[in-house]
Amino acid sequence: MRHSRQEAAETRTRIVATASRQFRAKGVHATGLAEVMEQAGLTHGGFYRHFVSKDQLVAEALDVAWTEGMTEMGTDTLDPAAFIARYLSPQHRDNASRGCPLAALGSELARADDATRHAAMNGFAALAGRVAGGEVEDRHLAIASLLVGAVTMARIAQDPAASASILRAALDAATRL
Amino acid sequence: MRHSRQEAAETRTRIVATASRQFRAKGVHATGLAEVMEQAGLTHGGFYRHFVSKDQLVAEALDVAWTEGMTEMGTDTLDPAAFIARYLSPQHRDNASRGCPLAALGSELARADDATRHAAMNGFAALAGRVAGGEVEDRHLAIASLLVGAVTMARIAQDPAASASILRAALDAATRL
DNA sequence: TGTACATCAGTGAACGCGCGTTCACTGATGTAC
DNA sequence: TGTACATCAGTGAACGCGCGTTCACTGATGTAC
Repeated sequence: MRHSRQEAAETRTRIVATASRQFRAKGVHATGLAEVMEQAGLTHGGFYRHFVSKDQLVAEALDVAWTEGMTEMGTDTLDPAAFIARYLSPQHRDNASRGCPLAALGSELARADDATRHAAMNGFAALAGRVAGGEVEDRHLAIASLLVGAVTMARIAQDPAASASILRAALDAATRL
Repeated sequence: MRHSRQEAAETRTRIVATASRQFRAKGVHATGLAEVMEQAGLTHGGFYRHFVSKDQLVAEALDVAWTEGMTEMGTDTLDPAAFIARYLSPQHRDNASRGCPLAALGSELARADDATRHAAMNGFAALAGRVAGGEVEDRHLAIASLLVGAVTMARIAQDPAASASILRAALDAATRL
């Protein structure tokens, strides 16, 4: 049956938010639409009332991941040094589904369509901006790359000590840059 | 029909090498076994004469990617500074299928099984070793993370100038670290 | 304000397709005598 | 060295399954008069 426009808008927002978290937790390719819709409390047939394709959902989920990730981590009020420490924290490493989508999805994003890659680069620019605190210079691009690479590698490491070393080394290096 | 042991060993090597390149080009999840076997000149039914599962192939393909990537890029004879420049070159960025598997598959590896993640961390240790030239210190872990992150981001960027900026910024920063 | 009707959010079943994996079969290779 | 037989690398068809996408249908919402 038909639902009100407000309900429909809320449903759409809920689908994107759910997808955003699942994509970051399991990867884009490994997350099915039926799974996303079920988690959002819907049957999968209704998906195409809101989106033209999965690709569109991916791009929107990426956009939302940025604003959500920033506020969920409470990082929108931190100065650059504190932000970097938060980004390189074990909490961020251990909660990919709520964290930075570049660290969670990086290599998959390189093969995504134009809209998604565009959203990813907007996120990267925002990350560099948070690291800079003001105008973005080359070294802020390097620090942002370091953050993404370090959290990615820290998540691959199975040995907790090795994982912690990577985060610690990255924090030291980022401070010096 | 049965083939000789030597032929079988060569076939196995060929499958792993083919898979290694396809995984880096398209991602692990997005690459099917039938596709790998076809590229290796075989029908897909024979796969399980050589491997117990796709997961096993992934782990072996990662191992091979390291030795192959190192020799293909001609990087096994370079000093650390030259190696870093090569890693951060447009050539490496534009040839993921022959390059570093950590940059090509990073975020997917964080969700892989134990054997694959172990192989990935061996690769990361090797990368840090190449960057260090000698004993690996914390700052070499940071440089290795920076390299992986920068090439990953440079591959996401659609604007050639933005992509080049990331590589250049990373090279500057790596030199200073 | 009340009524008749068009819209469309969400359901549930179905589509073709490719996935990883299994299996009966083939015949050259390797081995036992 | 020659023969009989077991092994097994590779083929080709099939398995159940989940994927993204489509569609007929439902009935409350929104709109036109």
